Amino acid sequence: MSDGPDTMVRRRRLAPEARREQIVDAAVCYFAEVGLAGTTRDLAKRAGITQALLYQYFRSKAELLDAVFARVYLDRMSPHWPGLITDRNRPLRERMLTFYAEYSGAIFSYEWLRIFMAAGLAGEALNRRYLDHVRDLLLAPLLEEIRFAARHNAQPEMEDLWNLHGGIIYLGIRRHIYHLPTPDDVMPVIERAIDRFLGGFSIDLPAKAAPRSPSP
Amino acid sequence: MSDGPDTMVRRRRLAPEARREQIVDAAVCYFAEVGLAGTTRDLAKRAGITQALLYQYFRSKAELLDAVFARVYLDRMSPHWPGLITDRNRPLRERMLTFYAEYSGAIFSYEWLRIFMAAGLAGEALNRRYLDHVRDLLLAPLLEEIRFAARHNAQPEMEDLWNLHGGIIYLGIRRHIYHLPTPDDVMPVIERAIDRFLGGFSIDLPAKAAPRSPSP
DNA sequence: GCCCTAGCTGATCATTTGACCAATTAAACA
DNA sequence: TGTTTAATTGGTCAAATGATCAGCTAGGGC
Repeated sequence: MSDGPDTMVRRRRLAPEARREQIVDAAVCYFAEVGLAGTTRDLAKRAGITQALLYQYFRSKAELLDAVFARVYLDRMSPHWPGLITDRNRPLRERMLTFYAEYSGAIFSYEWLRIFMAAGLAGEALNRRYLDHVRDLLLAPLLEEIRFAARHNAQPEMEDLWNLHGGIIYLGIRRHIYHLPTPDDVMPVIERAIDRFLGGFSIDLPAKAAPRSPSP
Repeated sequence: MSDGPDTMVRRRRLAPEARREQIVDAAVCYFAEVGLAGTTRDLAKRAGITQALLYQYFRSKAELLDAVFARVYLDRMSPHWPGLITDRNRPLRERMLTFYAEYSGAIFSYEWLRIFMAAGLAGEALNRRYLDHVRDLLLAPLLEEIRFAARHNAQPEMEDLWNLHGGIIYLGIRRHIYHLPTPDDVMPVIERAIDRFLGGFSIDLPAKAAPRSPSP
């Protein structure tokens, strides 16, 4: 910031921190596109540096990939989601809509979904840890909230919530893994899915979403 | 048939057809496990043959992978599904349950899901073609059926059906890609998902689908 | 303007990997 | 049983790839 922008562009030598950041940025983009089997040479070429320089900052390709995973997952899990989900001052439906709007906004990115899927195929432990977090910190509390709202009716199970979750995630998979056309705005689809879900457990919806038969 | 089983095991030289089959079988298993970047040498070792022999049957690794794709996709798409889906002599719910029981039974396999996902990440054209078939031959007719059944109520869109489909597929993804625990029998989960879906469009369900009583 | 630290590069090594071929040998056939 | 055919193999090549290191040089400090 103190340097002029041209200075930033022209200088070939960067401070270690900045260079490392730049490498990880390029690596995230590169490995998301070509897969985790991409080569260090191609990555270096794309980053505009020599392949040898990568090994100045990372001891091995595996360590570089660890940095990529960390970067991709970092800050994708907002710490305020658990609080949002359990805030009974707001209607449950509104909480779920807000949560999935933010959640899909956070992870429906080309880089995140592709690297996450590639890591899953590669058997990376990070995947399971991440999904354990999703289950324990997000879906489990959400299940409690839904059960409370439906306390006089049928009770959902965790598998039902995974089903809702998966249907939403599949939108991102279709878009970024399979490269299929998807709606620009995913929220209407998500909103209808949430309404069907809540309706399935006889949880009252706002007047606008009432194509269902009136219940006594 | 005419040869005893021990003869089959002992003989080192196989007829080209049998050898080719055996190679493709081993390749499906191998690439599903280690990813499409697996090496021909490791594959040969696992198949109990020399690496050179692979090139007697396939001109290149890419051609071998094509055979793997063909094998994996072959006969996974039952030709009777479109007829099943549009058979209005049977209740819609029953058709959907039957279809998804057979469909999940066909594709919820370690090999199929992992190779399909790896092919998607690799940008293989086969993926999009397969999913185009799913959309055109299965989901589009199914959408018509649901719209007909809900003709006096709110009408689903194709995206809603993709949502249902994705929620179901996600079960297989959790199991085989992420290696997370999932129910042994997926049908109860699928059945509830279908019931929520149909209920969301005010399509009558059988009496048995009445809400269960709260925690027994 | 000069120095000297350290960010960076070119060259190189050891393996790995896809692909090929001449030589070998199992097995069908007479 | 002997002959023939082709399925199979060991050996090898060229290119690709992860990793290393001595040396060059940009650029901040004096």
